Amino acid sequence: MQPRLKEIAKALGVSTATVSNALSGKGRVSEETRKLVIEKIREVGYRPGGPGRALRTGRSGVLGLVLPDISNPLFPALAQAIETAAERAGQGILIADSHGDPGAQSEALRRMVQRGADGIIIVPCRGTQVSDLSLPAVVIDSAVTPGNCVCSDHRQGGQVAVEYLQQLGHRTLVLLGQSRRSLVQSDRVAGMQDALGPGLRAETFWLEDGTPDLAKLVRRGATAIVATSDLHALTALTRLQGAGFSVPGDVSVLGFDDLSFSARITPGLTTLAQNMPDIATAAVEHILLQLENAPLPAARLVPMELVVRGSTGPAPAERPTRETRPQQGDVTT
Amino acid sequence: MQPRLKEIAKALGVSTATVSNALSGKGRVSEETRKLVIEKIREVGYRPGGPGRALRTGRSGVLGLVLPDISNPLFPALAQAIETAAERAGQGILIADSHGDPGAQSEALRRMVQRGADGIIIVPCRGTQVSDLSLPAVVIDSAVTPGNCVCSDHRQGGQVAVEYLQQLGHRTLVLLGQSRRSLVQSDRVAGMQDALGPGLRAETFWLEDGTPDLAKLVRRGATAIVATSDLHALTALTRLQGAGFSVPGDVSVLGFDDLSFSARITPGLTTLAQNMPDIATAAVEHILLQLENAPLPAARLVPMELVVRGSTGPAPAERPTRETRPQQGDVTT
DNA sequence: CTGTTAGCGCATTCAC
DNA sequence: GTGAATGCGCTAACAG
Repeated sequence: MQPRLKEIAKALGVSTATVSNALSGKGRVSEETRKLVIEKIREVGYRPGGPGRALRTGRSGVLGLVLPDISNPLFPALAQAIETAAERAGQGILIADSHGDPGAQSEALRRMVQRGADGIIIVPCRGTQVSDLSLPAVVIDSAVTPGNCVCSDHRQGGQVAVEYLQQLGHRTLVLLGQSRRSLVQSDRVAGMQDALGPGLRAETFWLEDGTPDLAKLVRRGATAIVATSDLHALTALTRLQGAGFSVPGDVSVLGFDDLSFSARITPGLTTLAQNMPDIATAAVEHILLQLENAPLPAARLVPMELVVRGSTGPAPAERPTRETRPQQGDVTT
Repeated sequence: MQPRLKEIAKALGVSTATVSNALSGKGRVSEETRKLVIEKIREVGYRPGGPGRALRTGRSGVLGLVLPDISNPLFPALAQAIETAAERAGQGILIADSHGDPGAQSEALRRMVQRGADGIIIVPCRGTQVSDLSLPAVVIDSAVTPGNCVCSDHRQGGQVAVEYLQQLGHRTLVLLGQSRRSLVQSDRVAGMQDALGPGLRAETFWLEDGTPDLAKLVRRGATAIVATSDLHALTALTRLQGAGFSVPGDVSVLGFDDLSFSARITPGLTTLAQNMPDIATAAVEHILLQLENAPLPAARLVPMELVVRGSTGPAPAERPTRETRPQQGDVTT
């Protein structure tokens, strides 16, 4: 059995209130008794119990983290960063998975409230509007989400990606997204398109429509593939390598999010990484400020960072793209 | 403000206990008042609050999940499975990251206790013995861990891997591990070595000692690489492909854990997958049984499952391995 | 059979 | 400077 406040008090012949005061430093306690209390606390290894404190103060010291899909490979970095930031602030993290389902998401939010979470960090399902819940909340998503929001500047990330490729001399790009409905992905693609200067052409494909024949696109003159996720960049890279292309000799490949494997493949995947520690810190801080009714900073946009590895290089010297262009028709593999 | 029992009771002119009884069905309540209560509950959307209940019953409905490294790519599948299993049992999940540090791990465990977790699921740091804490616990690790343990049968997984390659006609294997100190990895390697029959040779490398020159090993006659993690298998695969080898034409590659990317590369990575749903279900069930003081099942070993994809195939027809063997000495890259 | 009182552990009044 | 009383929300044990 864990020692409780009452035991400490009895052992010292004082009241529970005195012990509580000695620990919190709120009520006035003589230096002498305080020392006695501190020592006893250490001796028996007392730690104030959560439920009692939560009931009394209305704060549980726990934050809810609601995600659309824990198994998403981007999650580990985010969860770790948030756990670390929360821990630093003395808060625990209660996780829930909405499985991409808006109904499950609402239910998860309700459970968080019920469990006594002090606030909620939510990465919403696609197309979901987080309606006002009765708790401080912060959304990690795309900047177009209204309200309290902390997120990467996906658009700027897209711009940086394209500018970088342009500097390397690339003139014909292939942009690869998964789903138009993903705010994050469409932001990234929009950023890329923003950065298309004169002389820079890009063709955009959404994998939800079907898989483009990358080998053919490269043969026709594309010299770089930009995918909105390292996962798709990896698929592209291994497929192109398997088809006999050299990366980055024949074609450069660039991804997003710096997933766990991106540094470990050959060649390493150049990518735009999210600054998870910054995002997590901002998100946690945002919740804590709300709890204190402090003035809130505006929605925060965290810049993405280019991580250059081996999968990108200078555009290949002018190759004979003209003569190979009028080849056979589309054969989607 | 969330409605509390007191409000319901006052609105109905009964005591809070009656409302509680009506909801739990424990104490006997007249059918009539029960109906009234149920209706009111629905009307105001009441849900019993966690902290109060936790204080009274001593159960918080929350399980702690302590991991050595959340950013490990194996984590998403495990966390998702555990969250799902816990949710099904009406339990929430509080996560903590020990960052591979035994001290941080003990601290994380203490915090879980303090926060009122009902039990703890722990994936321990390497070389850590989980000393008796004051809570029901279950360890997910290697089978050699004494005490309450649920885990994959890593040894059997290793055996299956090698047997499968043997059936494909492979005779010379390269076994790739990261660290000898990892119980999981050494179990897997041990299983592989168990399965080495006559006529089957295998050389084992630990990456902590340095990176072997896989290309050279293949040139000398190895026809299959087995890595104890898909992450290393991926590294091997892309490196070999980059060096001009065909996978699986020249060399087969096999990994463990079926990580997120394994199905998405070309060729798909053949792997031994952990049955996360089974592990998670068993772990959660194990904790709940402990809470009810029910008889505990013995430590449970969950079989691993071979997932065949494109990275493995029949051993190449006899190639001239002899003449290349007496080459220059080992040059570890 | 029904409904009420008591108290879980803690922090906070307010007397002393 | 210290301690007894109070109540946070809930339910197990008890009285009606």
